Amino acid sequence: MRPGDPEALQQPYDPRRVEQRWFETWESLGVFRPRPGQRAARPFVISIPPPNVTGSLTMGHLLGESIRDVVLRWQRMEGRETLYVPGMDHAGIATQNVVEKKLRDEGKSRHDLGRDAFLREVWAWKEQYGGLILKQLRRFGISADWSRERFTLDEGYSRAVLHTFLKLHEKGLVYRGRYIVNWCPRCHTALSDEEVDHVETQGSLWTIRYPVKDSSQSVAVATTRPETMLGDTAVAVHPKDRRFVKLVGKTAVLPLVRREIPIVADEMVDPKFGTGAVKVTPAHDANDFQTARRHALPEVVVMDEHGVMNENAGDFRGLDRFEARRRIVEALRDAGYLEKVEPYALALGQCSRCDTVIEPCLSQQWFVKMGPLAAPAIEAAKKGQVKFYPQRWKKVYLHWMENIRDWCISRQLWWGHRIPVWYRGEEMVVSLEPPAGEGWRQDEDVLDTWFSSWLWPFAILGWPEETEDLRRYHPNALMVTGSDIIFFWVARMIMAGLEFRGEAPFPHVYFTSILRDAQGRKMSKSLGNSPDPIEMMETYGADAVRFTLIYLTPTGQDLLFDEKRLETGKFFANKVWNAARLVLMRLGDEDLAKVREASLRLTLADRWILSRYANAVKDVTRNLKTYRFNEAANAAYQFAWAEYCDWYLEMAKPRWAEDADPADRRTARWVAWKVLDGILRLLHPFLPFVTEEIWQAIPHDGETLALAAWPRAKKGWFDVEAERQVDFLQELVVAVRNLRAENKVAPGRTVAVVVRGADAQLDLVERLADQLRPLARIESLTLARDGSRPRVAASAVVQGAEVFLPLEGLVDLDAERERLVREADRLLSDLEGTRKKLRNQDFLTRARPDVVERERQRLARLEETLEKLKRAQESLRAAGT
RNA sequence: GGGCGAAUAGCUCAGCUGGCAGAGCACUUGCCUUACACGCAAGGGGUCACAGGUUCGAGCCCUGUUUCGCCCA
Repeated sequence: MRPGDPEALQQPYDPRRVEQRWFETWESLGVFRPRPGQRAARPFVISIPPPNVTGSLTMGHLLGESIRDVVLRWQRMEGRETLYVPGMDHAGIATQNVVEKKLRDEGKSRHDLGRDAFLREVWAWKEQYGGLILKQLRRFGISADWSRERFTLDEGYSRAVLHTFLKLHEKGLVYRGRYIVNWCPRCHTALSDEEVDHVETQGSLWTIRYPVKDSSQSVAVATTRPETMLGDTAVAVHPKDRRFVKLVGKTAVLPLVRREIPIVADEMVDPKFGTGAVKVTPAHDANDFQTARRHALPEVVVMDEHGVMNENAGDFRGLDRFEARRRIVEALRDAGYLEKVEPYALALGQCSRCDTVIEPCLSQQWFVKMGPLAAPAIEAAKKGQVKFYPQRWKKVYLHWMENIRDWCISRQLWWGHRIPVWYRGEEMVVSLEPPAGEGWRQDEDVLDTWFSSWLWPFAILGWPEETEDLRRYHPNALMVTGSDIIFFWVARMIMAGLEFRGEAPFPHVYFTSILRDAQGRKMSKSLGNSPDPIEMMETYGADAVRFTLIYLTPTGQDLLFDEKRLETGKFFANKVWNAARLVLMRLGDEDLAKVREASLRLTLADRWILSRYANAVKDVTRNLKTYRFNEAANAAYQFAWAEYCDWYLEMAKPRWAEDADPADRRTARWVAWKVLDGILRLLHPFLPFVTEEIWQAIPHDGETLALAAWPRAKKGWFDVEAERQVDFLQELVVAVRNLRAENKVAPGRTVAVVVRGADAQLDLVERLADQLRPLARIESLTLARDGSRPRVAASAVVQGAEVFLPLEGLVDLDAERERLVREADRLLSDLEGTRKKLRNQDFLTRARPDVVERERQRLARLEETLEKLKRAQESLRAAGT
């Protein structure tokens, strides 16, 4: 056992002096590397949801990291082998955007540089600025194995990504084709459906009249995107719509461009939308594309990749799509084709990276056929091989999986995994290397970033090689992440795990809260409403930040976060710190290692705190096991502060005095130390730095608290009787304090107290008298064993016992009388409720017997208390003024 | 349009199996009591959104309504 160092803890606690130092120590001790567990259990593995290489830390990251690290540190202390693999993804679009912007500021474009030179630029940028988040996470104290950091564009990882493409292609699950995709005219790339945000927007619905050829009739269609009319190749109506039956088969003439287009009947037309007739623009709308396929209609593309009208747009060529919209509407109006314009609310698709309005557009892309991948992923969730916390996310997951659509995975970017496909004329070869022979040209596009990160849980372990790591650490134990990436990532990871490893990559998924600001807005970089995490750590300490986030975060609910709340964690760290100072100062030179618990004569207070401690251990552990992190933090907080500090330490103080009985002093020292040690262990996952600093300063065994054993609740420490008894004594103390306060007894003044009650109660008071006196500033404590009571006194009833504060000269009698009346009123209304319940025959016969019994006892207690209050009132009345 | 969630103290939120509503912050009063003023003690504060229902008993279960938020189309 290493002795304590009373000089070590200086007041107040200053995290800045402590945190960095311990992180370095942990690293040098190899605490964060997996070490074979003492228990047979499987290694406990978590992989980081890889943050974006361009990103910087947000409070949202910190919440997720705090939770992961709490679980990791807890499991490590439980003796399990733990591994947390950190890393980042290459964030194709975001990163390319950043570097292109930098080039633009220098007056250049990526095309000026060419592909290779541009990529060298990006790598250079990544080396210089990338990975900030991971550095910040080290500052935060995250116990990841930093020697294993992975990046989705690392060589090995890239091999895994390309291998995946090949595998899926072999199985026929990767295919190339011309379909409508989400096109971002600013990023110049296709996006997956998940990368499009639908934003409720106030737009317009334009109704346009298309003349019917060789007739005076016309058919009106409604659209929210009038500029696409230039690409219309049909008008469609519902076959059963009587309004239009006679038009089907006729030809409409497209205004402005005078192209002749057929009027077709199609089941998919919703007769209730707009006029009931719709324009069909196969090259610019996903539904219309399907309609066109059914009717063998031609496809006319009218825009280029910038969202500028192309040669098919006639007079409107060269106009930006929105300018074209204005001009076309104008032209239609001038020519009399515009029937009406109505305000119309629509969910407008926007690029999730740059908020540009998405243009659905016909384009040649690579896709993954998702149906076959989804089927096992649906099974896995249904059979419980993957469980979600909170459970309701399972529904969301299943709904998405069951309605899954094919995944567009090609991106018209340079930064990413280049698609391993080679072309020569009509020939196409899928292969990692260029095929033999001349003239092969590699596909220009790269793969969606998520096509690499869905492999994360096993690609970080060396897959597709059958490495030792892979065998040992896959599947992971738990995935902790935000629900905002449930489809992007979690769902796809599960599919990838099942497809490539034959098992789910983790059995449990825990979704964290989403952090919002005090006004309820999601924290985001663009709003600038996320406090700077590093500044928060500097101001409050990393411990305080993580403790507070966990303490506050409701399971499955969004968290409205206000910086000031961080005080909760800061003050708590300081409280524990000071409790430790007190204990340390009073430990003396006792060698606690030699103390055998059995040799100690535990007092009631000792038995009580050990019992409460055992309960706290049970509570914290149970809440961690069930992922109720806020409850776990709460239980530890409550025990440490409200029980250990507020009561036990106060009751121990007299026993530590110079003139106290040496054996008892030793006992109080041992118990205080033992429980403090346990508190530090319980708190370590939440407050790693301050607990380590304290633990090192008190007598302890071992090199670091991070590797100390998680506490177990000793069976023998549970002591219901001791809890009951101390409960009584606490109420007694509170009653005296209350009488003092109500009667305006000066705080410094000590008082005489008389207690009257059952023998057992008086015995209890007697046993703890020395410790009770300072708690309520009692000068003399009289046990009225003869049943006598002071004539003039303020009084209160505690569990049937009476407490008297003799008033001689102390007190305002009127105030005390008033107080007694208030007290009696409160009791009476309680009493009435209970009586009513007990008069109810149904209650007596149908409620559980123990509930009825409890009510009976309650009634008896209330009556007794009221009785005693009345006597007190009489006695005061008799005393006059 | 479909789905999910929320509504509890002034604020932010707990409340797990139905048995007389809790915490932190804020507020009031008093205290620098030799660990801690980042603290201590005492206190005030509630129509558990609304309306029905089930039950001996509902913050909790059921139905409906309102408001707010999120996801999907």
